[in-house]
Amino acid sequence: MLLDERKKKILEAIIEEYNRTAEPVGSSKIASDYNLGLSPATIRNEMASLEELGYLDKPHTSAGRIPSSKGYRLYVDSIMKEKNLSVKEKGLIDKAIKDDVVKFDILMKEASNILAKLTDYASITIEPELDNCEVEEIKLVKIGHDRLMIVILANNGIIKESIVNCDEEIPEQNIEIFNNYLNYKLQGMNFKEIYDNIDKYVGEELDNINDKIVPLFAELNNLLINKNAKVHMEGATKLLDFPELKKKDTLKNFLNIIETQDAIKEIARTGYDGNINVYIGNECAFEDLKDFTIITYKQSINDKEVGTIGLIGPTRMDYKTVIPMIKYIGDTIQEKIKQGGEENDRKGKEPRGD
Amino acid sequence: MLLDERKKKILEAIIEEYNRTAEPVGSSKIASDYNLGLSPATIRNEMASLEELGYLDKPHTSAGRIPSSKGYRLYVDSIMKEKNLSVKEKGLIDKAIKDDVVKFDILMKEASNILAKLTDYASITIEPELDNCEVEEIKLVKIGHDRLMIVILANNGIIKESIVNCDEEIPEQNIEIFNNYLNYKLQGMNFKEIYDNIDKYVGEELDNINDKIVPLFAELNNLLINKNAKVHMEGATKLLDFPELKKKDTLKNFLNIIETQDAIKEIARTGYDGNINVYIGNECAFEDLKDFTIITYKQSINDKEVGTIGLIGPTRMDYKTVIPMIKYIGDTIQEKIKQGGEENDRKGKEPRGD
DNA sequence: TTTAGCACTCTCTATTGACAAGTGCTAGGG
DNA sequence: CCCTAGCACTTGTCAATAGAGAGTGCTAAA
Repeated sequence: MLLDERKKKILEAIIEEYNRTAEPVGSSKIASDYNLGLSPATIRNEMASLEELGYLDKPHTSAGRIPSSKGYRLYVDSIMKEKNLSVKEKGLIDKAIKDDVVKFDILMKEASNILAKLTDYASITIEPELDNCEVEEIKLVKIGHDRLMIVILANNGIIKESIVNCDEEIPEQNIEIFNNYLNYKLQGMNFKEIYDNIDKYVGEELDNINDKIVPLFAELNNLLINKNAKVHMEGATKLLDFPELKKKDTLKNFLNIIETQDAIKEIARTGYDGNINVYIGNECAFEDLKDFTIITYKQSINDKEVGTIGLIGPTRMDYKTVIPMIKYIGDTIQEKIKQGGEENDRKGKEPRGD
Repeated sequence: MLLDERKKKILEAIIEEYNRTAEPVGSSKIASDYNLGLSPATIRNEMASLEELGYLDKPHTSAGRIPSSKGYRLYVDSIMKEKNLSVKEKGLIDKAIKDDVVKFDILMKEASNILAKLTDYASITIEPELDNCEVEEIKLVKIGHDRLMIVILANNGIIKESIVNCDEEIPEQNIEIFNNYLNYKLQGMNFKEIYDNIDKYVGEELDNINDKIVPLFAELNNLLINKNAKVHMEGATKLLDFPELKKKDTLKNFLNIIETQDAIKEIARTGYDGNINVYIGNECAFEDLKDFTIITYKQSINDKEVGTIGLIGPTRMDYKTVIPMIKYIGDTIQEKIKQGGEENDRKGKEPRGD
């Protein structure tokens, strides 16, 4: 059901008041402070109606109303007007995110850092899923006498690497053979495709060369699904200042979110490319997240996801300010990447090493 | 000043009672439950004395006493008797820590995991300082067309690696030259020594080969001091169940400890090799740690530190149980490493690759 | 349709008094 | 001389109570 203009105005006023005070909002406060030209009684009626429609919650009979997840959703989608970033903020962001295109993880850390600094919330960065990537290059490097490092370069520029124990010395020439073989078989192939059919692609033929190489495949697989995708969080302590974190349950949920990271990874995964994604309170299935909002912005190069930046905070978030800020920071990152790409192109990109 | 036997007994009783209840302990409780053959009045006198000596604190006049850091220190050092681990506990630990010698970080994660499971506290693992290590091998690997991966193998088996952007294509033969040059110059050398004199060792001569290689040195340096030494924590949420974490300040301190990791790293650094190190409350200078105890146990291979395992919890910790447990887990790790080393030796260790 | 008015509900904040816990001190006993 | 019973004193906690304040929902009138 669509809300009429007046209901929207009232909802907006309630949300802004609640965001300011973190206290349930009463009708008279709205009537006196937000000049809608309505008496408290009228506003009361409208509030009762908004509550029935699910946009507001009421802690108990004689408290004011607080916005529900659904209320915030409507607010974010079609009521609020995004604030413009100030010149100062833009300046700070531009200064914080430097032109280091290849060390993409550093770019992400810088973004995370400035995001945490400019907001009252905790910033997050999440490494990407690699499902849609293709293998650009694989390198096997002998480390010491019995270890191998596998390095995979994906076509989005992400590099994953890991070390395996081979139990016994592997001759350099064998490594060379494996290396060539793996590249021959896997170059240009989709990560997920390889992962799902690892045996088909590399299992059989190599066995007879050296069966000590088996652990290599296991590790290769771990790399392919990016099993250890990292989540980085900054500014978590700031969230403790919010009164909603006073309740022990909420707090425990929060620590749980930090510690397991599962929820954050899952949310980052489901976000749409090139869009700001906002997950408000109980909109997502994770019980731990019911009092929090997560905002994510996937970063891509040539349609390939390279990572996600975001924010986590209480549902009572300053969406108006924060959403354009994430957008600006994300776009700045993309900008830098693009610049870097062009520069490299100008220098004449070689198709591949070796 | 040395405490007489009776004072020690009373201190011990107070600590055990306080550890059980987290409430200030009164004289009559001690008199009735711990049969020391003394009346409450006598115990009161002794408690007053212990307080004056700094072993006990008093929240207010009519509360009981709680042990101070100094009290716990005495208790840990010379009063308590460590419990023997149960057969079941030993079994669980042995089962949890598997024989994967080379992937040392996995060994550490397993240790951390079982430590968190068997105690009520949060377990930590910390990557080592590399100051005392020597370079065993350096590898430069070309990734894509304009990136280089530096891999350093230290003589304790730790591998550090990082990726640098070289701005432009570097010919394979140049990489080969750098590689040989770096190994020639740095093999067998102390990490810290190199770090302190990086220019002397590698700066000058290479410049004329290719000045695009400069970022390489910066990154090499970062690797050498292990600037990004990782701290891993497990079971942090469990600490929220302790009543002492109810106070918001304590909680904020805790989150701060988790988030910055500085205190943990510093504490891990100062610990003695091959010993259990216990840092109780305000014994260490970090304000955030004043209500917590950190126990660490450095892990070494051939006198070279390879990482630290530990626990963090409230000062009111079950030291009697937890200290022998960390000891056992650490020793198990060392055992596995040693076994692995012998195995490798049996197979005939080659001095070095290439 | 809006709004003034009012009774009603619920929470929050003192305030009070009772009480329990524990201390420190004193004086008497082994 | 050390130990302890006894007691006055301090302090925190808990429960009950009352009152204020905030806000609602309903009704009736403009």
